[in-house]
Amino acid sequence: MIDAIRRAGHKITPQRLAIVGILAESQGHPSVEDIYEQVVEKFPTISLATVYRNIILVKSLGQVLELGFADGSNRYDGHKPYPHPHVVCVRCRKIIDPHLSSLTDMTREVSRETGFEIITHRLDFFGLCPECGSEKAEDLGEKVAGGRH
Amino acid sequence: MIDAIRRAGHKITPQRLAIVGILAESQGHPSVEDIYEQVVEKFPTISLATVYRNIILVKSLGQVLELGFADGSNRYDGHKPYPHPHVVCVRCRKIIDPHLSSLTDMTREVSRETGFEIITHRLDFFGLCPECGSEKAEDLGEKVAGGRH
DNA sequence: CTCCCTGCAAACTATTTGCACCGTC
DNA sequence: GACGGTGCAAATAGTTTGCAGGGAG
Repeated sequence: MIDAIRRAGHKITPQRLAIVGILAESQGHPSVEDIYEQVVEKFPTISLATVYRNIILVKSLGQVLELGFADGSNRYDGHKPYPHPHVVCVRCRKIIDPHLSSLTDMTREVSRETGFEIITHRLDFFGLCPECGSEKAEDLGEKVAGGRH
Repeated sequence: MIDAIRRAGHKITPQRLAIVGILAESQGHPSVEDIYEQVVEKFPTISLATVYRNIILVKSLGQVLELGFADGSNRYDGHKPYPHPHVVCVRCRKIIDPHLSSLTDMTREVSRETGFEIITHRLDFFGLCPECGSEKAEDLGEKVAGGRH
């Protein structure tokens, strides 16, 4: 990832290094805030703008997958920066990657039926993870799958 | 849809009637702006706030499906207000509903593997529709599948 | 030594909210 | 007539941008 940045002619600053490091290594699909909070530990004066700018950079290099959700929250995956399904806990916001077959078949089916040239896709499942599922549930329904902001 | 609103104890105003009418009848997955522009024709003094408030209302009654996208845009479907796949043209933003089987199988598979209790899902394909695909393509890649704003 | 990058603050955009008046029931 | 709904304007939240100084190459 660092190489990709260097190859694209961008400088390697300590802040940038820290930010892309978190993106590249984390398994947990961090949010902008998550990243910011971790980086502030090392660089107390860093600004959110710098985090945003660097995310935009690696995103433009195809080194990270951005997952925008209906409620406006964004999560990032630098570990598998290509489209793949996600399973999201609507209670604790945990995100994991399920192993799924038959998605390419589905893409072909869609392409045949609609005449679209499919470029990418997005598949998310929303529900309760085992930990949250055993607790009592209330405010779940609403803002789950759909409209951002 | 009007009945659902009345049953929930809300009044039927002319503005409300116009807004939900557009949501219920349109096949085209309109945006807030689309709805506003149509309603302004009849009610020149209507405000965006009223459109938002009424969308929130019908959404809370489960009468409309909200599709939030990575770039922050929202689209609404009052025709099929339950989760279903969409195919989105990244050029002209047209949205259509493909007919797809095997999604329920997939949900079961995810549930079994992850231990999640799946509540809902979201499946979108992004690409070029037949009309846009025949033109030349440039600024497509970036903000396609992912992070809303 | 030259730019790119950073930090700060202000700008932006989409949505939400407070408030006074209005219209449905 | 009461109370929910509307229109307006201001508030909000998340992200982006302009600018001046600082550091990587």
